[in-house]
Amino acid sequence: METKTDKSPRVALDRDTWIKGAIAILAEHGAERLRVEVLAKRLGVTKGSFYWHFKDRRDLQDAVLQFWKDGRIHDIRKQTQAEPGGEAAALLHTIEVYSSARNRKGIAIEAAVRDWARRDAQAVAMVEEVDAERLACACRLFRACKLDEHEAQARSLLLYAYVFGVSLMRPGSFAGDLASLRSWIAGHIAR
Amino acid sequence: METKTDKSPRVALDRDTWIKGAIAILAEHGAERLRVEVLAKRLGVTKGSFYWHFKDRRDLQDAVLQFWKDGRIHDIRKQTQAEPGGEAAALLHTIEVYSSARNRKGIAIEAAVRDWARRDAQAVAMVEEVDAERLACACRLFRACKLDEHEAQARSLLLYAYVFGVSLMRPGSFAGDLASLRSWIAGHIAR
DNA sequence: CACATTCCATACCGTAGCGTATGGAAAGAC
DNA sequence: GTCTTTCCATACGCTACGGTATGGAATGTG
Repeated sequence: METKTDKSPRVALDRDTWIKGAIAILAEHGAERLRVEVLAKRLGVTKGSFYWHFKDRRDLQDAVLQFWKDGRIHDIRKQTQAEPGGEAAALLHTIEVYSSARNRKGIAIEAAVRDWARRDAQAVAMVEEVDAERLACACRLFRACKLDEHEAQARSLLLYAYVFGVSLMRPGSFAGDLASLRSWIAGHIAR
Repeated sequence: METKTDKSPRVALDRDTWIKGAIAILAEHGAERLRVEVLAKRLGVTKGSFYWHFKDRRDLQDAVLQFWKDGRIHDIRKQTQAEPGGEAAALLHTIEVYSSARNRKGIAIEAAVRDWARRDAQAVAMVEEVDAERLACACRLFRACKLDEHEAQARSLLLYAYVFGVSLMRPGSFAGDLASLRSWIAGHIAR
């Protein structure tokens, strides 16, 4: 046929649609609540469709983890690429992007996957790959800023631990100006 | 019947025993898997017993959260008390204790509660109280080290965000000497 | 046209888990 | 002793969910 720009009924779902729906549930309710029938209802079909595209629930879970990992590795490489001389700015940019409140859904997915990794071997493997890539990217930037290997590694670890940690906290009414605190911290990490 | 050495028979469970068993499940499998019947089986009884001590599952969950909050607040106050002049050492001590690998179960519970707080209002309330108390305790130490209010707040936030974040990461084969990295970071935060 | 393939609905089975109703044993109260 | 309270077991109904089996409609293919 020609191009399938038709929006009429009978829009056959593909594997990616299922995966993206699964990630939405993951962000909202966590890995434990990622259920086949719930997801099917969300997509407006029944699980009869699901078991056409996936072998079982585990098959979907693995696909979700793979999809997440690929996206995160692609993203960190894009966020940390810098012109020569712009590495310091790239570091601040990275901190800002990953701890920003406007990245709420990404943070929710991140938290869900990491919690998932506490009980699932496959999730552990994906998280480790992502962490390794992120640390390597940050380390590369720090080294470009003339830091020695050890300090570059330490600052990279501090950077990512802080970013993930702050996304889990509820600073609530701790400080009047949370933004200025974060700004101070970003400067203190990136220097 | 004759020998009345009451040893094993009829060891009535109390509310605290249920709560502690629940926290063990929380640490191992997360809040979503904290189920009445599973917990009962773990304690060697049936759920008939559970519903004598608790109104329903929510009642247990609230009790668990309250128990956790009280313990964390008590603990942070104890860990951060310092002799005059020993505040800097107390800060390093706090970082070491809370990010230590020998605190594995405590970290697991912490992670489970924070993940829980992403979908449960009551858990959010408890986490916020604990965070506020911890930040206040750290801030007090930093101020005793002659830092101004703003920097004390910023360093406190950095300290706790880092500690929680690092407990979620899988540094894997990132660095040869992870311990020395952590030592560098602790010094950089506490300074 | 007949036919095959794709994609999904329906029906069904089995298990896990929440909450309730009720009985019963053990220990205390009298 | 009898009665009462405490604590737990058993049985039941209900919902949610994973996975399978099977039919059926839409679409493509000859």
